[in-house]
Amino acid sequence: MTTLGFAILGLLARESLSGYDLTQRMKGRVGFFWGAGHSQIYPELARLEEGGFVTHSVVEQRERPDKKVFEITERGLGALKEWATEPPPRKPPKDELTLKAYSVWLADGAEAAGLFSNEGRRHEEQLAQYEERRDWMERECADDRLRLESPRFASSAALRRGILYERGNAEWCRWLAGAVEGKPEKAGKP
Amino acid sequence: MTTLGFAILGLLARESLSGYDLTQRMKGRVGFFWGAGHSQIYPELARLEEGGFVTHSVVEQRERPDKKVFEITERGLGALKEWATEPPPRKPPKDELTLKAYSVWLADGAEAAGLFSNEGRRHEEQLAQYEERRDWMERECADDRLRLESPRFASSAALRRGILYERGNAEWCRWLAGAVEGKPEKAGKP
DNA sequence: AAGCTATATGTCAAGAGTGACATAAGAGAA
DNA sequence: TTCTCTTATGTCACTCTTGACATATAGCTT
Repeated sequence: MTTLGFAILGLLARESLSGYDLTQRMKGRVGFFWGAGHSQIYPELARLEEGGFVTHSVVEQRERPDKKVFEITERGLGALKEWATEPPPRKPPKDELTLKAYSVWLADGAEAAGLFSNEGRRHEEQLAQYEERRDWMERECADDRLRLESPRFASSAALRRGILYERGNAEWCRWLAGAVEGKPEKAGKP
Repeated sequence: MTTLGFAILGLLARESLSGYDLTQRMKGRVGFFWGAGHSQIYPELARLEEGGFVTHSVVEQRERPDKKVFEITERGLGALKEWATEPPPRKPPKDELTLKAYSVWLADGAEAAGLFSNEGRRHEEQLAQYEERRDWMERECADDRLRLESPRFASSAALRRGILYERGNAEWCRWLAGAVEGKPEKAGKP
C-alpha cells in the first residue's frame, strides 16, 4: 500500500466518491498536505480494489456520463486505522522556495524582493482561506469538530496544521523580502 | 536543468566539493529543505558538466581513494542567479503526518497520542539543533551573516525558515497529542 | 587474516509522480 | 452546426526518486 492509497482511503472513509470527485478533493481541501492528479488516482483505485480495500458500483446518470462510485470496505477501514498511528518514514521536506533563498546572496535585491513579496502574498491569501474555513467550521459544526471520533475533528486538526504552515511561510517571506530590499545587483562589466 | 541541479549549484557556489561531500551536505545542512542520495547526485553532476555548469578536477589522495572535485563555472553561476528569483512552480507540500492526522478520528487515542507525542519530540530536537546553529552563527559570523551578498546571509535566512517550520510542527504535534489523549478506542465485537 | 568503518564513485531496476494524449456524454453559446 | 465547457474515465511516455548492488582504498580492530 502506498501513501497515495491511504490518502484516498482517508477521503473514502468520510464518504463514497468517484475518481473524478477524488481528484477534485485532492486539488481542494486535502491539497495542502497531499496532491495527486487523476492519472495517478484511477490506477491507484484499481489497485485498491484488487487488494479488497474498496469496492465500486456504477451509477447511471441522465445529464452526465455514468460514474463509478467507490466505497471503502471493512478491510480498507482497518488498514487505514492501523496506518494512521504508525510513525511515518522521515523524508526531507522539499521546499524549492527555501532552496532559492539559499542562493539569494547571488541575486539582484529588487528581483529577490519581488519574488519573496509575491510568494508572501500568495501564502497570506492561502492563510486567509484556511482561516475562513476554520471560522466556518467553528460556526457550522461547533460541537462535532471537538468530538475526537468525528471526521470533523480530524479535518480541523489538519486545517490547524495548514494555518500554522502558511503563517510561518508568510511571515518568513515578508521578513526576507524586507531584508533584501535595496540590495544592489552585483555590477557586471559595462 | 532540474531543481536538484540548482541545489547542487547552490552548494558549489559556496565551495568546490566532491560528489561524496555533496552527499554529506544534502544529509546535513541542506537536508531540511532538499534531499538526495548519492545515486542521484553522481548522474546529476555528469549532466551539469555536460551542460557546462560545472567542471571537475581529480585530486589524488594518499590515505584515501582519489576524488573528483567539482567547481561551478561562470555559466553555472549565471544560471543559478537567474533561477534564484524565478517564481517556483506551486506544488502541494506532501506531509504524511498531516495526512495521518486527517484519519486520526478512526484511531485509538493512546496510540495516536504516542505517535504525535513522539513526532513532537523529534521536531523539538530538530528545532533545538537549528537554534544552536543559529546561535553559533550569531557568535561566529556576526557581521557577515547580515551582509546580503554574503552566502552566510542566505544560509541564515534558510535556517530561519527551518526554525519556523520545526516550531510550527512541534507546537502542532504537542497540541494534537494532548487533544487525543484519553480518547477511547472504538470497541470491537468481543 | 578477516572483518569493520569511512571515504569515494558509480550503475540499475523498480516505484512514484507529471503532463500530454485519448475518448465520450450532455449543456450551452456562437 | 460547430465549438467549448464540465463531467467522467482511462493510458502512455517521460522524469524523478529510492534502495539495492557493485567496486575500491586504507586505517583500525579482533
